[in-house]
Amino acid sequence: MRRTHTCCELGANDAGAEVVLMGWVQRRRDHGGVIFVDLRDRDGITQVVFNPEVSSMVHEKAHVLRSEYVIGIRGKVEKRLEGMANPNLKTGEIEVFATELNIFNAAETPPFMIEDNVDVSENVRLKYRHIDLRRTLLQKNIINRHRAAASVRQYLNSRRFIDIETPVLTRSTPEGARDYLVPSRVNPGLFYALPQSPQIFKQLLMIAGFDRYYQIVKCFRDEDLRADRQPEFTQIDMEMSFVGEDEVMDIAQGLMVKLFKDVLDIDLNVPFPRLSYEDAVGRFGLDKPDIRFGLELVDISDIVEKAGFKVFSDAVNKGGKVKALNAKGCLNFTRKEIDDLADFVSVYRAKGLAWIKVHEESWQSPIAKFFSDEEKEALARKIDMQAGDLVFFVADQPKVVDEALGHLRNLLGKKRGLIQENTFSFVWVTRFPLLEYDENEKRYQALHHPFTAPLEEDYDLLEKDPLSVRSRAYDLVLNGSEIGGGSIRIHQKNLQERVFEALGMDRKTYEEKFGFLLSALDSGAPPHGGIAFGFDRLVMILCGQSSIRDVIPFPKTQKAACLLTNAPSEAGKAQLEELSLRIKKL
RNA sequence: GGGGGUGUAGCUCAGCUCUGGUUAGAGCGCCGGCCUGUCAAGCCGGAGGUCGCGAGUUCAAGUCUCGUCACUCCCGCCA
Repeated sequence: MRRTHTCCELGANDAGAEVVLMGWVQRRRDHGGVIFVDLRDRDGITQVVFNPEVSSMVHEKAHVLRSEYVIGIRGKVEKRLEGMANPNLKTGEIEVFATELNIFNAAETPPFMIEDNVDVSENVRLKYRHIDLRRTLLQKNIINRHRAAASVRQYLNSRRFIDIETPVLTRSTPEGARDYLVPSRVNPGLFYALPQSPQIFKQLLMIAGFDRYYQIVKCFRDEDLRADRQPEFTQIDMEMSFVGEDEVMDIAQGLMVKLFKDVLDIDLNVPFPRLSYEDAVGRFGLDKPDIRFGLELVDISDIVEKAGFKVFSDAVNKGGKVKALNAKGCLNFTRKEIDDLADFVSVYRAKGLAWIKVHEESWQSPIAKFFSDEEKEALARKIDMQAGDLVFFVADQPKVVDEALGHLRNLLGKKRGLIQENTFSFVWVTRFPLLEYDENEKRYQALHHPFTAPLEEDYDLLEKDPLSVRSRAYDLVLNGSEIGGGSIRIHQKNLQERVFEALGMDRKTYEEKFGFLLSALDSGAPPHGGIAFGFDRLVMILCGQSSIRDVIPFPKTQKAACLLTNAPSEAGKAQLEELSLRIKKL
């Protein structure tokens, strides 16, 4: 028996043909006399008919068929009679009358039905992932993932990029996320780290003269999981020599255009708009703004600085600020709804959410009484307050204000239906701060990574005022989700040393950790830069999914476990012995 | 590390709070029977439960209390 067609190919034109189909029994409808089987494979479903008048032997045999049995059938394609076609099936015009049945394998009753609209709890799905993956939706997602990867490779290949592999067993670097460590058997007590990204290697490849590199590559970060974060994830990683921001962004935009055309047949408009980090945070509160809708934040610090409302004026005087968000037309929000929103912003450490309801003649608000008529007028003008509006305020340290209102903005956008579905709204965010201050560790940290080049005009600030140094980093944001980020790198040793020092590393430390990179920079390093995309997130968006797990064949749970294989698991005594490891009993 | 949600039949859930009380229900699936035009087939019958786990309170716990585990969403974290 040799397969002649897949389960979605046959149509009315094939009537009369003898075919062989193979696949899984999606469903069986046994009428005693005639038995219908929906035969499923990767591509679709075809109805197979077992009719005793065609072959009583085969019909008899078909009685044992159950869901998920794997079978092959030989049979004759027949056009269905008038009124019996199934418009829901691609192959609904025809059916195949079986003359031969081969049962390759029986199957246990599946733990859940192989259907898209059945929602099954995550742990059951993950435990039986091989069955979950049979559902059309996941099959589509995984196939789209493949198409996306193919599209990326095609695009980059055509633009002189070279696919080069980099090591998975590498060395731990001090900055960044927690590393996954791998013990070295032949070097007792020493460890490799799995790469958080191929960052340094791709820079070394530029120094080696490969000019343009890319890789679709697994990266590993041992941090807590989210709906859009897995401990191992895939990046589209690329790097180019002799370029500045514009060249990298052009290539990245071209890649998105190609990707969306190939996978979704959507034409994107380029170039994508650009926002400086300062504007993004100023207007939208977040460095990954969702620009599909307005509802921008307004800084009113200058108006309320001297107002009688202590919460506002104190915040400004202590180095914080006050910002407003005008929820146009939300006057009808109930007290309960507003309280819920206050709870919502408290998650982002906002201590309160002040509000004003703008009626025709007056304001309804717990805080209105604290403002003079002049201040009220100034507020109304700056925030564009009109009857029917509901204005929210947060006063706090700048970071808290922006994050709280930024997330509130996204929530209101969703809640008010301001977000048009099926639109893809890209925006570049540029000129990130080079460094930020880590309150916990009491030191400066690279916002992007320590190899990111500062803006040339800000070099002098590296020593004078490190926090105000801006970088040549850029993120690509899609619908409020960061899908990629990169930068122009430092290609000169002495600038790299200055940045290490700004980060609080002494010469000894950076010589030890990054000596090889510094020496490489001194060996003839071209100017270079690149970008990396979160491939899983991109595919998630391309597939219209809300969890990254639905586009990853074998994802891990929030505790980073694989429920299918039960990884991670204990290591045997002998294994530990070989690795010179002893497990500390807790 | 912290906060929220969920956990009852193979699956999805009701029952659980205010108010603990007979034999824990439903739909789908499964098994058996009938059935030659269904495509979520139909009709009849049946099986199926450690109420996540462990303590406690009580005459009595799916239900109340405490702990614990798992899944999930979020905060922290994620160069």
